[in-house]
Amino acid sequence: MPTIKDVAKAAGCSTATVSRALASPEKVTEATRQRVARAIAEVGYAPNVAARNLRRAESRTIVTLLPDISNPFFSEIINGMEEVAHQAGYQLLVGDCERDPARAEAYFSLLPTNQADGIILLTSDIPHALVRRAVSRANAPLVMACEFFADIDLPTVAIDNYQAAAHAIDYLASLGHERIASVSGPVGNPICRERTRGYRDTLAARGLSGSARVVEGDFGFRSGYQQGLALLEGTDRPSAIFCHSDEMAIGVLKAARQLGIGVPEALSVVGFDNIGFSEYCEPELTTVSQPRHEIGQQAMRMLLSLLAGESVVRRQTLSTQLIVRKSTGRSAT
Amino acid sequence: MPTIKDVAKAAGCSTATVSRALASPEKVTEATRQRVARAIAEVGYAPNVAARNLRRAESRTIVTLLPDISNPFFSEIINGMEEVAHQAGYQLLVGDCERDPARAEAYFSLLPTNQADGIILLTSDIPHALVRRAVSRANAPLVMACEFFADIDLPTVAIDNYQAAAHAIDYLASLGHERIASVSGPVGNPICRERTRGYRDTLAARGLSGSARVVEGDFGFRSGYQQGLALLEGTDRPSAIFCHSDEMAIGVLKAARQLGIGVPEALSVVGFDNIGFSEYCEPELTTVSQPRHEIGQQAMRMLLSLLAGESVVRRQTLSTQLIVRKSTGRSAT
DNA sequence: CTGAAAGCGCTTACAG
DNA sequence: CTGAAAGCGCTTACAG
Repeated sequence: MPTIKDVAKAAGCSTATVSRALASPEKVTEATRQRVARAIAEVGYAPNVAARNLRRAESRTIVTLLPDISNPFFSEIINGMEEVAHQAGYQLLVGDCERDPARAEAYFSLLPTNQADGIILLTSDIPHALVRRAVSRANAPLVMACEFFADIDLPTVAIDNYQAAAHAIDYLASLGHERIASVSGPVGNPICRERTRGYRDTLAARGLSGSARVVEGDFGFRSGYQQGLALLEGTDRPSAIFCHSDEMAIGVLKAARQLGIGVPEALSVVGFDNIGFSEYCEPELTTVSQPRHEIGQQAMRMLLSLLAGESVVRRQTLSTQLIVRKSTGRSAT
Repeated sequence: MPTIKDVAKAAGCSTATVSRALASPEKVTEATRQRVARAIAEVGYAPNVAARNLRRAESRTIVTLLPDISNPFFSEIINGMEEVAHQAGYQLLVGDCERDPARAEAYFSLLPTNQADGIILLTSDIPHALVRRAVSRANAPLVMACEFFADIDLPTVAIDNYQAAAHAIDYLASLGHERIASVSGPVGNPICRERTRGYRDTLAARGLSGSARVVEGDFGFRSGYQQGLALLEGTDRPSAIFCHSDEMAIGVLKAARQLGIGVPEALSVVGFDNIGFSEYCEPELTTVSQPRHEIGQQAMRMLLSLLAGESVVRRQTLSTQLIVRKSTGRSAT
């Protein structure tokens, strides 16, 4: 590959001038700029990024950490991040943590070695010590999206999980449901706690506290299916189930089908996330939709601002939408 | 961050020795190795990767290009790649091309600038010129997984698409089906052509050529749904439909449901890929399963061998499995 | 086995 | 506005 020297020779100037023509064209005369441009085309020059990064002590790479890449919930968020990152000349490295602390640690270690300029966390399920260490320097290039830590204050882009859950439960109650159960994500997860708070408070406001019932899943199909079976086979069967993910809701749908319980006639089910699949399951799923693309975009913008030393709104709350489809209906009782 | 100089000072040796203790410990005495190790721990040293990359003219980064990150089919493949890559000290950069030639070009340009050491293609839907240019040097660090080009010979890890389709059609025919339609992926796609060949040849072998019917989808839910409607509303309705993806099969399921056509009583449906969802749709989907994790692993191993200058088996064919679930049954006619 | 030294390809403070 | 020169943090051929 030709280097900046070759360009300088072809343009009849110094390497410093070539570098400037590239990095800060305004510091160079129009004529020079053009000669350099022609020389670059002539020799087929492309800058060596490793050299540039070494010199500038940056990597132009952003890492995003997520708990499970196979969850389609994340893909649209990643697309949003990528869009903004590429526009700004950054690359996105997608890191799948898979609940493995070692993996998370490996990705965090990219920060001090200048292999990554910043991290966007899409999971709170990583060692807090890791985050604390990274956060200790002021203006640490860390942003949280969708999730948050109960005990570490990070710039965050998310929805109002409390409100979103409250809204879903209100809707179910307005349909006449009085026994509304919930399949939560991991109960240690702060956003699940928020949703469960919204769930409980809304039931209480409706005088339905007595029937509150929360079981724990892991966001995946299987856990929804299993908890759905447990809930529906037991005595005092709920007439509606609010799930913290679409996958779990679809698992519940399968459980109901297997038990011969009609949805929505005998059971209403609400999911969370509005993944593509939710329109194609049977029946089509009523669900809480988050603006995933926008969350990704905003999180990346926030991180880029941090990197630029700009001050940022530390908490951005985007709005959700309850999408009513076919899995919910009036209570039969 | 401390540099190699700080370590050298702390260990009482030269930077060259520190470097060697790290890169080729066998070139250094045991005592030196230990002093260096202690010094590294003492000063908290971590190598600057940009500097190392610049010096070594490599990036230790592999790019994988895929057509659509939101397709869950790819996640398990990516996991397989990541696993092998990390073990070998490489990073995986996941590039979503979204049918945009400019994106593909941007990722390919990482190669000559040493920002990436190799590329694994999970899509054939990119400008061939790009691939040709990259392939022109001998032992180009390019590997194809799942897909292939009709006109460019690249080291490949894939299944036998012809056989897999033939197997599925054989199974359907053995169930008594005589009108078997197919919802193909993009017809320009070589793997779809292979599957369609397998489909046609098998029908012919059974004397069923007359009823062959192939419509085109794009692998997504919606196209399966639309083509399903078209196929099922028309005259001479098929009694079985073979789809080139699970998402399309699930779309067909929805179309059948909407038209009141029972599956599998009145219609059998076979998908392709065995995505997680295929177990949770109604009815559970019979599908062709590919060893996705293994495909990812093998593709990465192949690329790493190429990078090491080793010779590789240029065509690795992994086996598929027909997973029979509830969406297929004996023909009613 | 070890060290001095050159050099990977850039960028930038300094001088003019 | 432009150039000479130093230096980012490593690695490695060369000598000893």
